[in-house]
Amino acid sequence: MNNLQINIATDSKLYFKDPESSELGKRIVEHGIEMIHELGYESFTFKKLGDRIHSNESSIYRYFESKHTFLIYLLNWYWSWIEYKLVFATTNMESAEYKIETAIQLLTEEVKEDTSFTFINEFILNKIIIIESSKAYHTKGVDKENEKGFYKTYKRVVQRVCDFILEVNPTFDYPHMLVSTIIEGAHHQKYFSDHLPALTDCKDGKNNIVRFYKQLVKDVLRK
Amino acid sequence: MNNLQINIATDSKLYFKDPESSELGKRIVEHGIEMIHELGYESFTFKKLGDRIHSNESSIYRYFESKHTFLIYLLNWYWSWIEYKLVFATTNMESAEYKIETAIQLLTEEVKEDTSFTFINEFILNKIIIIESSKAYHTKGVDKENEKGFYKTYKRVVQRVCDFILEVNPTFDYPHMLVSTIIEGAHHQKYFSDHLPALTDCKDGKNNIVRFYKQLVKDVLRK
DNA sequence: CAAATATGATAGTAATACTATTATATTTGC
DNA sequence: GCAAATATAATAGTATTACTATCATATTTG
Repeated sequence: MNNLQINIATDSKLYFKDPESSELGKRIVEHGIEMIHELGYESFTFKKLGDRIHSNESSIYRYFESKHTFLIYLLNWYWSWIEYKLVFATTNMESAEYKIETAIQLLTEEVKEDTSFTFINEFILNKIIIIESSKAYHTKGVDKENEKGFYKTYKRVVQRVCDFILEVNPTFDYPHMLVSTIIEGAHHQKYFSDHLPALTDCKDGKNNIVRFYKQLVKDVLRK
Repeated sequence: MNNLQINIATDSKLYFKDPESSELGKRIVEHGIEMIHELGYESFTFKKLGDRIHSNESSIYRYFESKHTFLIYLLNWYWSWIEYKLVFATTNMESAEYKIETAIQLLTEEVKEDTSFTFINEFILNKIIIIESSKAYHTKGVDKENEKGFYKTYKRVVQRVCDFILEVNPTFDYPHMLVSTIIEGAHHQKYFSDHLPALTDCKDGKNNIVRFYKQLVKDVLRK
């Protein structure tokens, strides 16, 4: 295990004031997650959030520059949390094959709430990631934001799983493609199974998603 | 070949007045595509488009209900065009394996302009699909829109490739997952190679994307 | 050539995504 | 315990957005 931040890392570039440093900040994050889930990113506003938490729009702007950076903050929190779970689940594990399987399981299964981080509901946050995260980077500002490190936690998770893959098959040419295809793919499949079922094969529940990607990895890495 | 519309099918639910029926309509679509590409979906407005084509915001609203349905119209045009190319490329082809390979090539390669449809620049339209299409269906209105058939051309393309897959391997359990994973995956990889290269493996150009997904399909379908 | 239809010009609306300013709490340091 | 610093709240204001509505003027068609 290397370079792991045990506390969920939040980059100070993503806020003016650390929301974890105050009660108000935590309420912003907690109820912000709820409201993005309820209303969708487009209809969510800091004004509505201010009303919900009996605070004020202007106070929220003192924590986050914009609704967009708030989303990026949530993405980074999410991926740091996944990284933490990934490292704990695979550490001390001998077999690289089994590390890969564990990683794919974690990245494709349905997320449950984790009571370790009280003010964040990971179950809902995961739904936001599935529905809204592509809106975070499909913007004209990606390149500048990428330079500032806005996507580094996601990249770090991908890299960790790549490392497992290269342990098993050091000559495999497309580890990053494989991992990002699986992560984004699993998000899409979960969304499709709820809203566009003709694009997926989930008759009963989402277990097929995990099965499909686990088998896919095995097939692709088989020599 | 069945159910193929040779003229690019546009569903009348997607507009008040068919943009292909008038000069103004065609200019709206032609320059609308250009401007979404230049400004990004968020910053694109019908007002700006009106100025660009020396017409009026209100005139554009007489063709399209909203910027959102305009996007959906473009998606459907795109997928109908891809369907047309797919059917032409695979018709009279004996081997199902080769039909699959042809399909994957078409769905993952870089798009070139097609001079058959003068007022639409497919090269630019493809870039819009890659960057903006997930914004079309990641909204609170998906379910209702799906009922109205807003996503049917996309689903039809997926189904056609599924049919090839089932020809080769009739017991394969996840054909839709495989196809939608590849389509969405290839879009992501193209975007990543331009903006978030750490998430992909494209050192020189995007040819690896085609290679990766072709190999993936072979590996997954191998018995 | 009149009637129908398409387009253009202008105005208006509620909401959005902020910024700025001022007032009022609350915390902290001495 | 109190002043100073800091955090939060309240209010107002701005340019823009995503439309709708109305009326005028072209253009097409029967």
